[in-house]
Amino acid sequence: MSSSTVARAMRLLAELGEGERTLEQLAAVLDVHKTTVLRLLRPMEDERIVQRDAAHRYRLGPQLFALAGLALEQRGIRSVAAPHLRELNAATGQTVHLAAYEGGEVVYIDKYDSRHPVRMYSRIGLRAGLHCAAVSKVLLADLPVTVRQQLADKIEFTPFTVNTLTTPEALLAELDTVAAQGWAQDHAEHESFINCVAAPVRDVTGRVVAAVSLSVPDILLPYEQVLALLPQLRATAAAVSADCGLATH
Amino acid sequence: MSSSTVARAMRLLAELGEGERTLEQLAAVLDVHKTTVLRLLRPMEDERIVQRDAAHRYRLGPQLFALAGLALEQRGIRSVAAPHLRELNAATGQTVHLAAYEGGEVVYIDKYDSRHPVRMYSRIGLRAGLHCAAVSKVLLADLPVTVRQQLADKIEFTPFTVNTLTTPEALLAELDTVAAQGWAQDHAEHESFINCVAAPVRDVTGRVVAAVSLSVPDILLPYEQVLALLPQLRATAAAVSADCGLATH
DNA sequence: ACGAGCGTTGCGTATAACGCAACCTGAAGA
DNA sequence: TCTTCAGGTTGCGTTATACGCAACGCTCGT
Repeated sequence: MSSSTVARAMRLLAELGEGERTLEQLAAVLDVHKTTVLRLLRPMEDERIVQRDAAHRYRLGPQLFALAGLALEQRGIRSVAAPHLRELNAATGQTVHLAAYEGGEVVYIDKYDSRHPVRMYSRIGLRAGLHCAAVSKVLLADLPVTVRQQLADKIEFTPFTVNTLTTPEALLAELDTVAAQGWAQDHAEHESFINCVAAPVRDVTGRVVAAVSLSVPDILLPYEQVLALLPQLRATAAAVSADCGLATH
Repeated sequence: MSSSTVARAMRLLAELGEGERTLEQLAAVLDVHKTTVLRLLRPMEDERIVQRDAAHRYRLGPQLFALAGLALEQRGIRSVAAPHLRELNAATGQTVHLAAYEGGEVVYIDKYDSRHPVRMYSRIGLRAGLHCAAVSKVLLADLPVTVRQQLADKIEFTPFTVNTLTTPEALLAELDTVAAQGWAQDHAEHESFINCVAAPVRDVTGRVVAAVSLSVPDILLPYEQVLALLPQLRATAAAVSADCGLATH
């Protein structure tokens, strides 16, 4: 048993998500009398969940923004992403990272370990190398160009491997590529035997709020096959973005 | 007459906005039987407006983010203004707000945080104080005089600081000034340590459809230097207005 | 000024939301 | 392992209340 009245109210919200509607349009969608719709809408209007303009057309209201903001604060990107990361981890069997840019650094927020017994020393809360980690490239690529340049000048370009980018120019060029293609790689730039790919998570405003990555030792999969995981990775990142409120249609 | 069932459902959403709740907690808040709460929540859970974890604790769900995102998209001014607001935020480093007048209230539609680590508690979807916020003054100043007067009588003139306007007469006089000069200020009228300036965004018909504001803690910039940001602010508002004219025709 | 279209209100009826109490489930303790 | 207890879940009778209908009102457009 569940409340059909509330179910109708939810259907109204979904319908209003498509665009502004008049009372009678909504009544037609629910296949009920317009009186009914009016009385369903009234409490929602009181709470500013829906609004009506001068022409009595209904639309979604500002209280929805407020609620969504509260919900995100409560849960954080981490818990929103968690089920999707778990799924990606299960599907690929590889190490999955979630990272965010916070005050000049890139921090790992969450991690799901590979099923294979290959140790990785990353840990939640640790900082990722700004010039080598795939997640860093994704996150930096969304920053304004001026900020990128300032950051690039401050970075210490520790040459972890022969592939590590060692100059601000090389990094900035790479970031342009990443911004254009919508994903990033780390081709043995931090560890000579590990390749990574990363994709951005965006919120409603379109801003990149986090990055998801797959890290794979080349004894498990050669570089080319890591790139073959890109579709799955990007699908995961898109799913997390969707749960953050990014419209998918 | 309106549906008390839906009203209860809305109260549930508001309560869940405060944090995770158990079934019985919610029942206590609504002062109804827990069975009732269960049946109210079920349709919302079906639509993923609320979610429950393994321990049967309810929280706001991802569909809420999706709806909020759709609602923001429906507000066309937001996406038109976004690039300009981002630019103003980057150029000044200060907190930028976009607000609109909707049905008797002023609502924040968008926000770009200051780079400086000074917390502001405003949030997208919240209402701005009609008698103190700079954006409110800009938006109210464009209303017909009769509407202004009706509104001024309804406002509760909460005296947030010593500078807060406390009478309808003072507000109406201020609105005349704002209408004449084309911008508004909030000189520590809401928070004793924050000054704001706001400028109007107009559509082709010349009507004010939104307001852009800068909010600056006086530890960062004293009042006089906030006023010095006015040209940049007005340029941004003018650019958004121009895009509104192009976009709508 | 008039009519059409849409939103709003009052009211009677039938639905379905409500509270109650019994039942289930899962966790903690002895 | 069995017991207990604290939640959540289900079935059912009652009555509140959500619903549809029809009449009314408001605002445009002609």
